Amino acid sequence: MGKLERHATIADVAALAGVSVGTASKALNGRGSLREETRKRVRDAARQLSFEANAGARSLHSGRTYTVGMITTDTIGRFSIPVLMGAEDALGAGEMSVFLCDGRGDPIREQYYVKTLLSRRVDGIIVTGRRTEARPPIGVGLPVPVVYAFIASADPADCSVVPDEAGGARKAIDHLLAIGRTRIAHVTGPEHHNSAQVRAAAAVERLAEEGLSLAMPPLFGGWSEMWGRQAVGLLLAGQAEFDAVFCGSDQIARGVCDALRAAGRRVPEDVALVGFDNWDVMTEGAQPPLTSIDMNLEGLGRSAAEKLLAAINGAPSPGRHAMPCHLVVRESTTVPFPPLAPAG
Amino acid sequence: MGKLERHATIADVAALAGVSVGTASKALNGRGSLREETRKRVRDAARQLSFEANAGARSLHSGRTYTVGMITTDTIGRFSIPVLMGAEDALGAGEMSVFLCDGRGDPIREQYYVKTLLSRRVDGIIVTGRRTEARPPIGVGLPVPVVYAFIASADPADCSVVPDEAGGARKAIDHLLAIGRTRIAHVTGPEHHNSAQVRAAAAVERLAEEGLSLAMPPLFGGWSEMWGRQAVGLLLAGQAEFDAVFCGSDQIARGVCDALRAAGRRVPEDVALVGFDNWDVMTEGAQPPLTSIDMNLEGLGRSAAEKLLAAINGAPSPGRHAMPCHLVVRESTTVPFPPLAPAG
DNA sequence: GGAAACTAGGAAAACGATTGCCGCCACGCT
DNA sequence: AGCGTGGCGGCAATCGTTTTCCTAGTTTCC
Repeated sequence: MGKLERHATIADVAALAGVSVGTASKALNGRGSLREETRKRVRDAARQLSFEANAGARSLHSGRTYTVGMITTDTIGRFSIPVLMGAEDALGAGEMSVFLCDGRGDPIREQYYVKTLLSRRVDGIIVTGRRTEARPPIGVGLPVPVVYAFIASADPADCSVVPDEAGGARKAIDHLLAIGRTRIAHVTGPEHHNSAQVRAAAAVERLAEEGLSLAMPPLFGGWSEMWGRQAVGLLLAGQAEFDAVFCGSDQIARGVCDALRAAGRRVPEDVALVGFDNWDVMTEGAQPPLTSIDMNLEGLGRSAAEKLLAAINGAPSPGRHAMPCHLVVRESTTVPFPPLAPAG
Repeated sequence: MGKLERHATIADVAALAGVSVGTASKALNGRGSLREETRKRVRDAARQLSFEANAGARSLHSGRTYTVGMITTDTIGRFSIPVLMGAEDALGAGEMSVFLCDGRGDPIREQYYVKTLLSRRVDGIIVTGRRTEARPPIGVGLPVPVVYAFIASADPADCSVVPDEAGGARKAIDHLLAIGRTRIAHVTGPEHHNSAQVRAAAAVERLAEEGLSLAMPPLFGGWSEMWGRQAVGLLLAGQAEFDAVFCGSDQIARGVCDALRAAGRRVPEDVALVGFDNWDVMTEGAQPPLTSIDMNLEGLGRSAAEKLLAAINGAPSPGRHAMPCHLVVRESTTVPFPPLAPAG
């Protein structure tokens, strides 16, 4: 086993075992009728040569490559990673390998990658990435199934797996109501961003169901800590009282948290705080740690991969599939020593 | 171009163009001697059928797959991503596709992936990921070149591309010295982590060159903000004065920053702060924004990919290659309105 | 006008693996 | 002794492309 040996072919194995290539193939794949002794001889030869069947040659027959492509539309980021990992996980279990393509939001690059993937005869394609809204389909009439994960395709007939952001926002409000907060403010990302819109609308709607409304209109800005800090200035300058802030992201929440503390408001005693994304770096780094909404991106990636596998096997699931988000409670909404309930 | 068409083969193209497959191949690849009119006819037929040559079949011939495998040893994380992107970038330019494999630090999974990649006849393999120290080689006598990126192989003969962390630490100290700080503390990650060791040792060494030493022995802990905050408690409790803290990571630096401010020390006036990693989320989120050491991971990934391409083309670069880090200056080491130098 | 020199394109052999079909051999049965 | 049968394995086609070799037809030049 020296350095840089040539790959052994099945012909080498057959020769070493003293059989024909056909027989060698059958022996290794458990096909045909062969004596156990023959099979063993072939297997030993294969091991001795560290033979690994050439997947390309094999797929020439089967028509399957056991390979899928994954295209990230924007640059690989904090949101794509978990999706990507979940998908890689689910596909790996199905013995499939993943081609990674970084589209960088450039349609030219993207089309180039689609071509490349098709020429490599991938069995399917997963498209992921973050965008302000649904994206145009990556192609029409493609010869392989496509699943959009995290980001949705603009064509409602395409299979898209997305988080139920509205549901997540409702859970955030539910939680704040459950701990007795009713004067809730909302600080979130840019107004033109679909996520900001959807989450804000869902929060307003959920409050309306209880006959309530936001303490003041939603504050749209950026997704950053900086904006969270600035927003606190606006909140405090306004005349409205508030006992909770629901934030569109954990970064915003952390900014809000820091600024509130700097302004002498205690979290969560005076103001409870809920973020969005459940990004550990932010939720754990904040003081106190932040309650947040988790979109379960890894599960989403896994689910997208499973749908893709199903589609490859002839059972597509067209349409948009919303996956539930869930609430993760931390100290930003739980008073350290809650007052005891009055004895019944 | 209906939904889910079959892939066209070169035989289809040849038939449509009224030539033999051999001729079609030549026409599409610019080989042989053909009339321009014939080439055009074939190209048109190919376009009409959206023909893309089957890469698997093609590589059967050429022996090359124009594909490389990328294995992350630990889970895909904040450090692997930029490396991965840089590599993907450099390889994409060379028309190569990337197989992504998430090893999760599990040697079994890793070996499984190596086998899979070899059976797919990748032209080379890049190994990346974070570890506390150098990792055992992924295999010996593999039939394809391997390059280790960010993490080094324990075998010094293997090609490893790593950041020059010691150099980075020296630059951090240089900078602090340049702004006149001499009583420097060092807060960093776990003592058993190679990066923590190397950076601390380099800092000590650089100070020694100026006849100085750390204000107190390095404080080893975790890589988290929490540890940064705790460490400030230790720093303040100690009897030693300090006017700067060099931190082993940006997260630690941020924790230190927050705790110092809470304790009434001004950054950078009373204490200057330098982090490590130049992770925008931390450096920009902190108040004030943090000066930090950038390991240029994307460049590192790119460089690793280039070395791999060279190795594939028969020009390997064995050994360990250290890539320079650089300093990024922000407000945590620059007084907003620096005193004017006395007029010459 | 005939041979040499091109030119354009076809036929077929690879590449590596799988698989259906077929042949050969050793039995067993009549 | 002859035939049928079943167990083992070999042969060859096949997948899609590339590439080498070769042939038929057209020039060119003497």
